[in-house]
Amino acid sequence: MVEGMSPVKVTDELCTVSLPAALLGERWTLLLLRQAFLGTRRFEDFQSAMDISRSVLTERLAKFVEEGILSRVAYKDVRTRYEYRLTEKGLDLYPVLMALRKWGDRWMTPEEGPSFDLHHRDCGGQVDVKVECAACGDELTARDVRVTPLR
Amino acid sequence: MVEGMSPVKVTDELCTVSLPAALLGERWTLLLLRQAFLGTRRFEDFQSAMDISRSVLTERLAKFVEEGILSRVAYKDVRTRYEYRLTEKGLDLYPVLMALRKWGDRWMTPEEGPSFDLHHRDCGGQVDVKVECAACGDELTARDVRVTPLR
DNA sequence: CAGCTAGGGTTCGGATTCCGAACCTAGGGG
DNA sequence: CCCCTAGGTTCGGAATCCGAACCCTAGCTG
Repeated sequence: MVEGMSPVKVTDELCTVSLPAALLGERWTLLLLRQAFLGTRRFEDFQSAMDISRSVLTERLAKFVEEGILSRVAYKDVRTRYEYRLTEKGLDLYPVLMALRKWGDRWMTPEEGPSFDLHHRDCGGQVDVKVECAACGDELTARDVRVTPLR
Repeated sequence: MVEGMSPVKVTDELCTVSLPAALLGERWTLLLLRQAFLGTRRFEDFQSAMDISRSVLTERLAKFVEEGILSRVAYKDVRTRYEYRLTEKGLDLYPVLMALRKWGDRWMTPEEGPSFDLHHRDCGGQVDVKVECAACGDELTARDVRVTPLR
């Protein structure tokens, strides 16, 4: 991808990059997701943490539920309440957030450094994201990858 | 992150996830990026490939240039033209796109399969994205990671 | 050298979407 | 009974987005 490449023509609607990109590349969805990964589960908590309007929050949560990224489950507190929990499909978006973070760490760090630390629960090591070749294991950049249209 | 976690309170504006998330989580930006990685460089080509309105495309390209993700360079065709090229900062977003694609392949594949193939230029192997521990090398999921607020 | 063309934009009115604030509702507490 | 709380819904105004039309510059055409 990229170097010395004539623009590849691809059927947009069927592309597995653009489908998720269209879903996540919408105001609030990535931030909502981040918040969910930070452990937020209740409507009010999302609202106060993100400073989003209630009506839009309702919409975004509903779409995530519809997409199967969050599930809305009732539970008993002092009375029946609802919480939004990441499904397996939702949890599987973790690498996307980690890739964003890695980029943010390198290119958008505020002077004081990142505001939280992520580390391996078992050994305490830092979290890292890598693009690599499934066959030879080499780490890859955009320049090492070739695109072949299939249809 | 996630399992058995009480919601972590984090200074939003300084978070290295939410900063890029706010930038990329805006209509068209992720799709524009994908298009750039597919080799598109010229205004007209972006416009026809993405079906975005010209005024919004102008805005998005300008913001990417301002952010240093694309650079606008003049070149001579039959006469002076401009093209938008990914900078190093832009190229470094590759893992984000690859993470999206991996997720899309698993959870949003159209019946006919993905519309293009990505493979290592040298050995032909498939491209993969992994979240791993920088210390012990284990592959990590959201459940293996602990969050610690720093400020 | 008048006119045409192509790339890369800008401008504009109407349609969407977003926002903040107010309102609704069901169950529990005083 | 009346109020409180979590989780929404409704509403009018403000900000964005859209498509279509227009503009500007350089080179080619005759």
